[in-house]
Amino acid sequence: MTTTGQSAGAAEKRPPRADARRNIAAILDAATECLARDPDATINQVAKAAGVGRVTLYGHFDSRATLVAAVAERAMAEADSVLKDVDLAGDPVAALQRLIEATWAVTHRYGALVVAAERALPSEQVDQAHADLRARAERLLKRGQRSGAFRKDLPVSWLVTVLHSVTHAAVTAVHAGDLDAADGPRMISAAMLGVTTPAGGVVPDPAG
Amino acid sequence: MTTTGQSAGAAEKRPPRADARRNIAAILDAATECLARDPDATINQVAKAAGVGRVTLYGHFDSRATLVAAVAERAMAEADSVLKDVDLAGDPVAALQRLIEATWAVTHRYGALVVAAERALPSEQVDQAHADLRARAERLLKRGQRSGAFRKDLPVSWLVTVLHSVTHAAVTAVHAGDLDAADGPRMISAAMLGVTTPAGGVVPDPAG
DNA sequence: CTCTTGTTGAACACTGATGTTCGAGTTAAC
DNA sequence: GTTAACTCGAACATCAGTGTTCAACAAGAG
Repeated sequence: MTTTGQSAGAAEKRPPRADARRNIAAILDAATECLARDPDATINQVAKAAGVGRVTLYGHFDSRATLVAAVAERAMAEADSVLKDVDLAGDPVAALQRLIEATWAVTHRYGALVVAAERALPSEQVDQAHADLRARAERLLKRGQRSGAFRKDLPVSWLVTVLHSVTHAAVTAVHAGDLDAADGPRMISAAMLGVTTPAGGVVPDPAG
Repeated sequence: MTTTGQSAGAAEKRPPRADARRNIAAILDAATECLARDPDATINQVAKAAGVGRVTLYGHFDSRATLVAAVAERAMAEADSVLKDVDLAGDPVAALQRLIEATWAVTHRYGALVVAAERALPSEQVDQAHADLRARAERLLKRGQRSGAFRKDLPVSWLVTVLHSVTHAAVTAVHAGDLDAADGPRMISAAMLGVTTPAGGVVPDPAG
């Protein structure tokens, strides 16, 4: 606590050193990748993947939960920034396809990170984030139901669940080598356009 | 090793005592339920749920893996016995609905048990069982594609994946209280009939 | 160059789960 | 009723992951 010529008073924080910032970024990146692949990834694995010692990691993040929270927050921020630009107006079918396309990239990158968050974080935060993501799809699907574009005999919550579930299945399939990543959006779209078509209605062509 | 009047020679096995058999059954039942709910369930939790001490459990099952294997084997046997009776002939749409109905009961009971098996057992066994289950649906879907009842522009493997994924989602939703168990088959059928309908075709009514 | 901030591996304590051992007490079988 | 099979709790060893401490060392900021 030697006052080095700075104005005395409360805790004066100098900006972190350059290598520190570099390491923090590397840790966040590594943690994102590790946790997206395996939600049970070890702190050791993350540190090794980031190219730093375990102690260094703990120097920047108090605990596993802190790290997961930071990663999750960053992921949510990017997801929001990607999804907020999606145009959900106009023809509901086309809008759904746009939403799927945008969601695909995000889900494909962050994979099982949600699971890690669910285990390490208090449910309040996770629930909130989860609800936000669902709300977007819910609004669109509800609008489509009102306009008659989507089937009304299934609850919106179930349609959202199916969308979420099918997307996740596609990511898993890609990861298992059973599906080409480029085909993801088309597969999901084709499935979801079928699911949302009213009984007695004609299924639209996803190739459109 | 006092030979009690039995023919000497190799290991003579008397049948297990009545209470032992009772406990083994209780352990298998408890393990099934616990693992179906949480694939990470502890041996302690299983023992407690079965109403026996941990030591007793280890007396009957050498290790966690052994227990999981036994539970999985029993589950597979029941699943097979239920599914082998399903009539997959006739109209593919009706057959798919029958298959979904039958699958529902099994999946609903065994839930996340697959995950536990995947973690504890050598992948060969799990893959084999998994393949058997998928093959049934695959045959039906392929036949439907040939007859024109199901869409041909999506690979059968993807249709099976979606069926599996949607079924699992429904089980999860029921468990979370978001869906009534009795509605499961209708929700899955409605979704899958939409998914399998060829583009340009008319979606059949699941209520039918 | 100098001083402060960061990094590092090794060693440690702690936790929770698995699996084992022991001895005393029960219970089914015959 | 005698005996062998079974149960049970407590205690123990083991293992893997988390989080901390320490002391030597490296590197950025001024």
